[in-house]
Amino acid sequence: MRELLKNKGFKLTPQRELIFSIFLEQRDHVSVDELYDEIRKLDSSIGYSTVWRNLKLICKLGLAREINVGDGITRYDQVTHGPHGHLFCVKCKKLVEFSVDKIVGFLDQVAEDKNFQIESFKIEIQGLCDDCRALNEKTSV
Amino acid sequence: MRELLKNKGFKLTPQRELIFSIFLEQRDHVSVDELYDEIRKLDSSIGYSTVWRNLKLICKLGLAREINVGDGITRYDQVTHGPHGHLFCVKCKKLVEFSVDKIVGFLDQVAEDKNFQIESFKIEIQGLCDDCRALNEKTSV
DNA sequence: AAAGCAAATGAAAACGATTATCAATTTCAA
DNA sequence: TTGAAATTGATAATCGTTTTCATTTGCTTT
Ligand SMILES: [Mn+2]
Ligand SMILES: [Mn+2]
Ligand SMILES: [Zn+2]
Ligand SMILES: [Zn+2]
Repeated sequence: MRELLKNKGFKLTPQRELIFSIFLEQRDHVSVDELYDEIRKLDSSIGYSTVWRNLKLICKLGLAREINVGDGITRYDQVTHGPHGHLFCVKCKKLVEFSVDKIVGFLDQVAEDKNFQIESFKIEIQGLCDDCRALNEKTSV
Repeated sequence: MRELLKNKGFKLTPQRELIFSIFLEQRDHVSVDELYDEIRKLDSSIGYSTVWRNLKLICKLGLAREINVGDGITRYDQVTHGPHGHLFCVKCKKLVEFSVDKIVGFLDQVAEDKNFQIESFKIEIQGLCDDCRALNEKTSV
């Protein structure tokens, strides 16, 4: 990771190192605010802009992608594994991943038919997760 | 359409009639601003809030859905035909639709496996459209 | 080791789309 | 025709994102 930064000509600062490492060890899809809070626990002098800028950098380096589920909050999705879809719970905002291997072929074909050059996919299923669904049923009876 | 509004207890105003009819005759996915501009050509006294509120109402009535491709602008997608995907050109912001009939079965299955209650799908291919692609190739040579 | 320069930081302000507020107007049922 | 409730239009508030700028820092070159 230090290598990656040096190679591309970016400087290695303590803030950057901390932000990168904490982001990369997150399991879920964090927002700037969420990561900022995590970071502040370890170094309360780091500014919001710095966290924001480094998340952008992380994306530029191809280590993460922005995802936008329509609730106005940008989340950051680590690209550890290949392309995948998201189940997004509109109630608790939880994001669960699923494999899209079975449909990328279809999507490639669609793009090819329209002579469209693919940059990325966004496959989402919006609705209610297991937990929220159970809660809903209890309340509505 | 008058029926639909009356049935649900909404009042019929000249502004509302105009906004609904102009929106419904749009072919592409308009933003509030875009529809506002169209409307103003016909009645320059209509306020932005009114256009915005009526677009929300149109969605509430199930005639359209909000779509959010990540560029910070909410667009409104008529639900004339069933669920469909979008090819989104990151350069010219054009949205082209495509059928997703062949993959809804798969997505239903994914949701079922996770005990997830589907509200809607969002299937997007981001990249460069035919036109912008051609332009790009010209410039880069 | 010191200097010089470009990059990075942090605080604050700017931005921009969306949403809320409120007085005035209008619809519609009684 | 009358009155309650909804709608409108102007304006302000909101809120996440992005920019600005003075200061500090990392890193390369002497
Ligand atoms: Mn993910
Ligand atoms: Mn569409
Ligand atoms: Zn949930
Ligand atoms: Zn294009």
